[in-house]
Amino acid sequence: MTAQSHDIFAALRDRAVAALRALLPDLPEEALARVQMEPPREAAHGDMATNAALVAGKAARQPPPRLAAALAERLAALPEVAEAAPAGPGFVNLRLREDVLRAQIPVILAAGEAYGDSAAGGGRRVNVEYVSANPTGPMHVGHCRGAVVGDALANLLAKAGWAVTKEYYVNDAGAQVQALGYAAYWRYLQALGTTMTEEEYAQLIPGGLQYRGDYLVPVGAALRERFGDSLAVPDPAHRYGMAGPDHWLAPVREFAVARMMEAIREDLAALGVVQDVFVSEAQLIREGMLERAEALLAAKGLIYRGVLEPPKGKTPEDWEPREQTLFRATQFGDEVDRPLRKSDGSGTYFANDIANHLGKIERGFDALVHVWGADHGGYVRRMRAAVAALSDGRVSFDVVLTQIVHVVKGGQPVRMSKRAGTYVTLRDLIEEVGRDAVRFTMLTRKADAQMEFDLDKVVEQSRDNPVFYVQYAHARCRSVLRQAGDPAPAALAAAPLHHLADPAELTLLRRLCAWPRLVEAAAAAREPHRIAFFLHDLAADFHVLWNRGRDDSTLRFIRGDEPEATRARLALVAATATVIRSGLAVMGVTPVEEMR
RNA sequence: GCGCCCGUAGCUCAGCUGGAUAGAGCACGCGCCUUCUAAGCGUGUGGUCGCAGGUUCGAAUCCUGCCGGGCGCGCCA
Repeated sequence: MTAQSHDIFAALRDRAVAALRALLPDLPEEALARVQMEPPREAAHGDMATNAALVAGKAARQPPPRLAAALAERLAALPEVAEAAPAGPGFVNLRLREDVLRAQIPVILAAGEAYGDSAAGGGRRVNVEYVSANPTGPMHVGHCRGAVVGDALANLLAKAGWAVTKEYYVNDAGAQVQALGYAAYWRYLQALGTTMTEEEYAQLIPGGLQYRGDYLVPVGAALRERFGDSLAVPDPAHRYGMAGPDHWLAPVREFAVARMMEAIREDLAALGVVQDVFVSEAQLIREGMLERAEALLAAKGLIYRGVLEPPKGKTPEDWEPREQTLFRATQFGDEVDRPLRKSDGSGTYFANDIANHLGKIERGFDALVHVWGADHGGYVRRMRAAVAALSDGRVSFDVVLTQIVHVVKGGQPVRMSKRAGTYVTLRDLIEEVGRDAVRFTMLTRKADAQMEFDLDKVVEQSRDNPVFYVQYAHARCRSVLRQAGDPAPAALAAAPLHHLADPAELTLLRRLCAWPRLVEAAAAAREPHRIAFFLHDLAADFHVLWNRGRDDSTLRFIRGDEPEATRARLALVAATATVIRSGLAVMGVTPVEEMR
């Protein structure tokens, strides 16, 4: 059985398309491609509805209602279908034979967490780049959302049949990293026992002292251990003073970057994020990738020397027209052409990132996906233009933008001040509420919506807390199965499933059947948050069923007097637990066996 | 000034790339919870989908113009 056939919606869609072809042999393919089979909003409409007659009616110039009636007649004859009826402006509503739904339970149990895996990606290669925080300090909550969204999105694409590479682009070449070098050097001087004050030191260096957080103190100590006092000069006034930067800046910078990346990797690992590839901006430059990218664009006639117009309405005070090396981004949908070289001849950030993307393209990816903070939204078009230019439009380029997260505790916003070094680190957050709560909660909003992260709420054990609600459903499933002696999935798959006939049981079952379809839709839209909402709905269906057993003991999962019905229900419970685990795996959240 | 994102119930948000009578949680109203699986359950009220046009069988969804909020706007990354 192929992964595709796990999706009964896709299967019935194919049936509808076939029926449509039989009715209207001349129908163009693009009309057929628009045929959908989806769960209806109203349960009363049945199990599935298709718009086939609506989209075909237009192409064939026939009234959709009449076409719907003819289509319904054909679909009603299918073995899977109990009832098919035209409805509304031209829908066909289908009610499936309940056995078709029940037959998914053995499929789910056999597939395990792989249920919902799809072939939609066709094994194409996608590069998902996320986090990519500057290696200038520890991860804080601002990075966290991108990390979780990117990781879940990568998992989702993998589940949808893509060959995924998880990537981190290390910005280790720019001015920020230079500033890190100066800041680390300050901690080094301190480790040597200098009596210079921080302000005195700040006066000595270009741009002032930027990274004052004490996370660099251990780096200073490590530098001393590694280099002794060889990178400083004896100074009668302060015991040790600053040597000429040529002497020490490069090694200190590299040392500090390495330490920061080590810390970042540890923080990411604590969040359950492990990336496959770390691309160094500095190394790309050393390898001449920038020149190669530039030459490639030049060969296509996409680079020229020119002067840009000042931005309308907001001319910078120090604006003066300058001739620059420009990339013809406007040929690929951007508003203006973009500069590639700074006046000192080095590449702009954009140019370096073009080199980064050329690297990806050369590594053979079919699709490039990024997760960026919303403040980088203005950068999307030019990068898409560059990728289109470099790959001649062969490689797709998508960006998921994430909005800011406001951390709240006790109803009060938790302030972050990077300059003072007193921000909430990712590590703090994980220690406070746990990795699973962090990951789940970060996916309970659309990525581009602002989000409030309430430290009290995410650990609350109540229905209001989706993390708890979903975990509780899984724990309840496991509790039932343990009580029943943990029967093997294969044994449950053979259960007499016709005992599953209660409306609440069938509602839950329908939800389970919708999982493969949801995976494909969420992956296509690059929206991992849909998994969280699906699991919440699934958990609700399960809790409803559980609660009904309280009012009506004949609906309890385990009934001593009805061993056959019990086996059927255990199969349903096991399938539910399986789908929850399948979804949590995409989110990177560990399912719990019991609530404590 | 220009570009991008957003505007859905009192609040926080979904809405499956154009489908049928727009959903969920909280809050609020009512009922239930001494014994079963209650870190509660059920049920109800609540909407001019920012405004105004347009596209079509059909619009919260697409287009145009306003209003309001966020982000960005030549050598920061």
